[in-house]
Amino acid sequence: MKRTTLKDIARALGVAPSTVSRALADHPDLSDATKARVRDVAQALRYAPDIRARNLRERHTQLVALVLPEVNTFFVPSLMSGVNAVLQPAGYAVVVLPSGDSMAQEQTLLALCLSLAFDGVLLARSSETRDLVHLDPLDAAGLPIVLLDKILPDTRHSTVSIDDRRASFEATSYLLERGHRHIVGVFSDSRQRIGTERMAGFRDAVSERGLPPGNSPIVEVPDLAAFDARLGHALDAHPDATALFAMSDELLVRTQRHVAERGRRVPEDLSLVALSDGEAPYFFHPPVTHRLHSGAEVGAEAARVLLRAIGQAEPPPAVEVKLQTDLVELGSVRSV
Amino acid sequence: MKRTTLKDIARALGVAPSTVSRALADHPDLSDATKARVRDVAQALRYAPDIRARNLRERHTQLVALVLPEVNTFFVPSLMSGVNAVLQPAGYAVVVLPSGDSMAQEQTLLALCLSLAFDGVLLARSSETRDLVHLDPLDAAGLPIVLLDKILPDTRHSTVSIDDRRASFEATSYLLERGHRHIVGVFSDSRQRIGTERMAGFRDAVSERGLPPGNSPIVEVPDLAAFDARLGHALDAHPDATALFAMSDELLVRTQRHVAERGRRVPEDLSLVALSDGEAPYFFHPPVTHRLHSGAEVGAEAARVLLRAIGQAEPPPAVEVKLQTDLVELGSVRSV
DNA sequence: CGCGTTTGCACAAACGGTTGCGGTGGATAA
DNA sequence: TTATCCACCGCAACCGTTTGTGCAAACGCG
Repeated sequence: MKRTTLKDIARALGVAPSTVSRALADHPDLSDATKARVRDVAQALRYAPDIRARNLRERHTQLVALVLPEVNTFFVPSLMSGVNAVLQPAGYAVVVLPSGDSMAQEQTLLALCLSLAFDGVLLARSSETRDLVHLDPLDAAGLPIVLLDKILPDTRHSTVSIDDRRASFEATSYLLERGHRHIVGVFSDSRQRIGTERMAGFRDAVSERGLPPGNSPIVEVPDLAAFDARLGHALDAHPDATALFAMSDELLVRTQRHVAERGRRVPEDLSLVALSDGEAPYFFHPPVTHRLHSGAEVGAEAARVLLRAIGQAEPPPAVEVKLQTDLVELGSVRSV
Repeated sequence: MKRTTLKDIARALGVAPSTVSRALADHPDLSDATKARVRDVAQALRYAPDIRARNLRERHTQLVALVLPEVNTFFVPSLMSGVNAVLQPAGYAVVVLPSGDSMAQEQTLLALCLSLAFDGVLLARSSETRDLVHLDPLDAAGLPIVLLDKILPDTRHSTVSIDDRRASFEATSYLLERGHRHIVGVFSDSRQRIGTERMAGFRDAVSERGLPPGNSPIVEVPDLAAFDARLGHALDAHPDATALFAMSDELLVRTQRHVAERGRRVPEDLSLVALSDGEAPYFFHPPVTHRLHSGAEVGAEAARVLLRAIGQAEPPPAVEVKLQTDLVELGSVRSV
């Protein structure tokens, strides 16, 4: 079963393939009669153009790659929605390439992006990725790249991310302003930039008020498997903590159970604040006060930056977008 | 900034493009000396083959489309992981095409799949899709399609889905066996097959025991916006219900808050059972007893079925895979 | 030393489109 | 009647690969 091509139509009508091509493109050189005949046959033969062949000639693919560590539950769907919302109307399809959070795999995928001649690349680097030298071949080929979410500071590529440090600082300050002096901070791996940044914001807020860091212990969760043990231990070790800050939705949703297990009520016994995409806080009662960072907005903005770079002969100057977060006050915090 | 091609290498070395091609492919016809020279120059010029051009000749793309209504939080990431886990090692990349749950958009995307000459299509239909006539052009072109998750009964295409009715039946029976006689069932839209099937399983279980259907009210949630009002009303209207069944993770996570808001404790006042992908039940205390249906397994199995169909001259006979669910007993149910 | 075989490479066609250019035929104008 | 022009369409090249075939030089052999 072969697909029908221009030549099939041409043969059926006894005309040249170029005529069929022009007829379908509504070229002014052709008579309306011929156009109509071609269209009829194309319809009858269920002709669908092979866009790849066209693209080969026109040197573009209308395909953009989204390379990311993993397709997780909370952030990625939102991110993808944002990316698609911008790229789909612009005529681009998005190819999602998960790297398994492995540097080697990421490198392979990036090489694939080049070979498949994608028009642009959106990259959320793996946590193993320490530098950006594997982007050199893509740069040399003039393939636009935008780093998003999990970025590395870089002057050569545009980046779009959340102002992690600030967001974390604000969330922590919110608790401090309400009198909390003993806050448990729950963070992911400090080897990841996102973890260190958010930790830094947390520490900034605490030290800005001259409070002893020891009163605000940091729970570091290198991977989700270690979560239960780490958090349980921290909760038991700090019975006098009056508040808890979770740096992400992933952490927030897993935190709730441990709090409830220990009979700590929210917000009477423990106030809760999180950095969130805005969905998970409503899973709980009371709903969780959070600083809202929209993954969709990150994706959309990155897509817009990429779109501006695509099709430019010279790569436009790298921009650095830092998205701010908004406070959403719900019922999980009380003043002490 | 142009990418380097075979011809660039050929010109640099003063040989024919075909020689370069064969050298890179380690063809036996060439001398080792030539191969080495070609490889050196290719390296120096950072040559990356244009796979599209190769594919154009070899009539495949190593690209598979995943067309689905939306990239939601709970099911799709899991599904994608499963699909990728099977397809990536087999040398295929996955293009995710969200249809916005619109039939028209789905049709457009399917046409795009044909035009981009994807090697296969994984389709979770939109809820507007009532028949499969828009698959005809793809069938005619011999493009393999597998329907997954949100399927339509069809003898011409392979389908992979969860045995929704059975899963729902078993979950409900689990509650009934433990003495619950007044169960609130929370379901999504009954216009969707997934909703009707799961509803049917729920009703089967209730009527199998000769219980009056009125004691086990069904809350139907056409869209998430209507959720709060619908569920709140149902909870208030049935204060004597001793159990609640949520047909999906999406519904489960939104249910919890309403239960807690009304001061109903789990499982003392209300037992909870859900159909789940296995992540959300652990967000809560106590963790929620559920029947486990793995989205990853659905994706992986569909990918396997598709893989078998790709590259066959004749389409293999359509298979219908119905995945079963496993019971995971946690702490959210008590016997009455 | 002349023959046939092997070695090592170039040529050209093909994949399925697009497009510049050239050519034919009829109508129009001089 | 003939030169001119335009409407309409075909030829062929091109995008970057792969691959069947052809051909020259080098080689082996008697």
